[in-house]
Amino acid sequence: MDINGTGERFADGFGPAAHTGAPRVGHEVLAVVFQVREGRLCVLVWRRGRPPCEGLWALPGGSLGMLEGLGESIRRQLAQKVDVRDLSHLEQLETRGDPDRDPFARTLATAYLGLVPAGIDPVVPPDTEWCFASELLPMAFDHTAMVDSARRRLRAKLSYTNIGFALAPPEFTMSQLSRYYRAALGHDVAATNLRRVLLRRGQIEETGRSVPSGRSGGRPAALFRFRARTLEITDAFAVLRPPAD
Amino acid sequence: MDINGTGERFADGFGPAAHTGAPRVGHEVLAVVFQVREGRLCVLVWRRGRPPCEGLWALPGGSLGMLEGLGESIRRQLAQKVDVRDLSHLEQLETRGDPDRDPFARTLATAYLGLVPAGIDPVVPPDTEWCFASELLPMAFDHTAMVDSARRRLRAKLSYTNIGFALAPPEFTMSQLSRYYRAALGHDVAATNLRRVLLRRGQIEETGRSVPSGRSGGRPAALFRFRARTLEITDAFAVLRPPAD
DNA sequence: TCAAAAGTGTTTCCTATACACCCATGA
DNA sequence: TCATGGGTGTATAGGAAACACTTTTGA
Repeated sequence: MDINGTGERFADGFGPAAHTGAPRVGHEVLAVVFQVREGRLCVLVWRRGRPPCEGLWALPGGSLGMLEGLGESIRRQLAQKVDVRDLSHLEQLETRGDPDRDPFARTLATAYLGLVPAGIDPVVPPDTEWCFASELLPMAFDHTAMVDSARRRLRAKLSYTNIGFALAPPEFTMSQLSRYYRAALGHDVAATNLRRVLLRRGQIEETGRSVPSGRSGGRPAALFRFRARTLEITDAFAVLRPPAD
Repeated sequence: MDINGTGERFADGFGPAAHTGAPRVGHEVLAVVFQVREGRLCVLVWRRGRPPCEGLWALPGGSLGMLEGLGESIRRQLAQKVDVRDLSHLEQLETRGDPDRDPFARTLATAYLGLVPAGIDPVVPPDTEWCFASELLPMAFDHTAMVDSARRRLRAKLSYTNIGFALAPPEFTMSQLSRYYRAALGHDVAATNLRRVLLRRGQIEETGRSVPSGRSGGRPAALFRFRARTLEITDAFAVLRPPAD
């Protein structure tokens, strides 16, 4: 049990590693940034210009600074490096630390899920692009796994939280909203049912205004907005919920 | 956008930090290990014997080794330090990296959720204890937040995965199982409905055997087992599910 | 024969989906 | 007035919770 023979079972880890001269590893923070563009879910990626993994797509991000927190770091790097400042949502996904995830050096990476609302168009650098999530080419390091995690997370949260607020612009019609949902979920979403589900759950409300119909006619569409623009769990317990009384 | 003036927007982070002399921080791996004991949800904690946070409870774990992965590391440390080798489930929870989470040095910590099935009793060291999760005293660093995350994660997954397999022994009666669920969820769970939900979802099956009734009589209880002992999502889409056809 | 514990049948409720139908508009 | 897209009404289905009732045992 005391394999170090120090007489102190926690000597190598408690408190912080620094107290005991434990090895230190590089730490980077990355983001899977999604936006619905042209009716499809897109990921923000950039093309690596140097080894390792030269020429492959990679997630934006970089080294954690000594004085910043993880979330703070990824916000800074997205703003500075790819000029993305309009994140409607940001949450931590996972940390990967396989010893050989980077062939050159031991590095840990914490991945975040970031969302940009539809309709805005951040000016990104020339080596950076919005890639259709469904047509993503092989990526550098373990970045493909991170994108997969992010897609699963987004998909799951669309069904039990109000996370749609982060995909949609401030105001939208139900048919627009259903297209954002379809892009993120990967299957058709009927606007008529989406409306009832989100209204029942109190996620959205009518603004009172409406959008004139286009040149092909049709009834004007009512404008809606999300009631909250921070993440809320709106459908907590599908099952095994606490007793009614 | 290029605040470093290097002409390379990703210079400080791509590839790994090591390439560019980026700062390195200590990294530790911790675990929130739950087990149902005496019908209540318990957390494995140890009492710190030295500063910082001397005398407070802390989560088991320690520094990440240079050659090991994160999950590998926490498994090793739980086995070596607190002699816990019978984890029925282990999953990553979150990574915390507030610059001042540890007053002595910059340290990141990745927390895991670990589960030990009811009925076994690992021999833990004298400074280590199973603490009722509902009566947890203030903990060192940000460990209280980690325990809270773990409880929320377990609670949520009980409702849409088969994670009960990790709380229960290999075979159990329905009333036993309902007690494990009650301990983890914090409210009553009727054995009769739990049975139907888990059978319908194909999570559990009858072994064919039963347990003789006690001295106070009663009908013998059938023994069940989980059909899988790895995590499966059994109730994916409560809503917005793909069209039927 | 009674108490205790397990298990079944049945009712009720809630929510989501599907789909037919009605409404408002432009050409 | 017709095509078009938005919105409502209604039927259906499924799952879960609640609870009364039945079964199987020990004393």
